[in-house]
Amino acid sequence: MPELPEVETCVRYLSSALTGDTILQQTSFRSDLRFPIHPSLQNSNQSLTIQSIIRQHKYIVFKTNIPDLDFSIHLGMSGVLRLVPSDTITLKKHDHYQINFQSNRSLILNDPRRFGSVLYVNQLNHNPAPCALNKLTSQLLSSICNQSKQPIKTLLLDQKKISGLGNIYACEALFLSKISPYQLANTLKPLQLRSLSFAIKLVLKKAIRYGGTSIRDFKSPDQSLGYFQHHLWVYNQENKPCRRHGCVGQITRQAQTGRSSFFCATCQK
DNA sequence: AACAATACCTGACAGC
DNA sequence: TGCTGTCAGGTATTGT
Repeated sequence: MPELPEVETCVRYLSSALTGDTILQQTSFRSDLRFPIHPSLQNSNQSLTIQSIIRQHKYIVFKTNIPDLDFSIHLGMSGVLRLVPSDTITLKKHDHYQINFQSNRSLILNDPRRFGSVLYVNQLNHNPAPCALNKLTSQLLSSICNQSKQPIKTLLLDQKKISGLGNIYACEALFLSKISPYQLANTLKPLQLRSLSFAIKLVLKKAIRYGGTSIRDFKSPDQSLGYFQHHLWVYNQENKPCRRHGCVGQITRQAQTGRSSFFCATCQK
């Protein structure tokens, strides 16, 4: 489910809803998510005041009045958060973690595939990769690409090189910049690099504006759906005509390093 | 050191 | 209806 725009959508909602609120209790219903939830984090009554909620790469980071206890949530592939009044909670299948707030609201993490995580911030590995939304410049992209013989699509998905893109937005950005997912990164020309750098930021900003992409199950913590799935050019558009003005091609889907690449072979060269 | 393959999990869906 | 196989938006780990 969640790539950068979906995480950003969650963070913006949670930040405005929960900044200044105080955590009364954190409870895990099962601790075997992607990584074990630290024993002192789960089932803790430590009172923590939320000072801010920010996005670090694809992690939702809760900054508190006790920085050593700052923690993060990663949504993995199928994680969904919901913020609900504490007195009306009905727990659902795959609810794994609950945070109760003084304001009588609870934040609940539901994650069927359990690829998500709840970790202290100091358990996170430092990732120096530039954020695709905020830190990626054409020059940076150029130097990252010059060092890699991977296909550009594969490189875009590598969070250690550039953080934030997943399969949807990598496909969309390559379409916008008319670049084939198979072109080797170190063969991109300066014009292509500028175009791609621009396209990445454009598609992410637009997706955030539409509240993310809800293809299967993405929801904001207020349960609302994103709308960007209606604006996708190639992702999930297999066999549809290419919508680029003047192009008569068709969107194809091909497996590339284990992931589906959607693109128009006619205009993405 | 860079890269590809694998593994972690459940659910939805297509085809039989 | 129920079985089987395939696929899913992420990423750490393992092997080459």
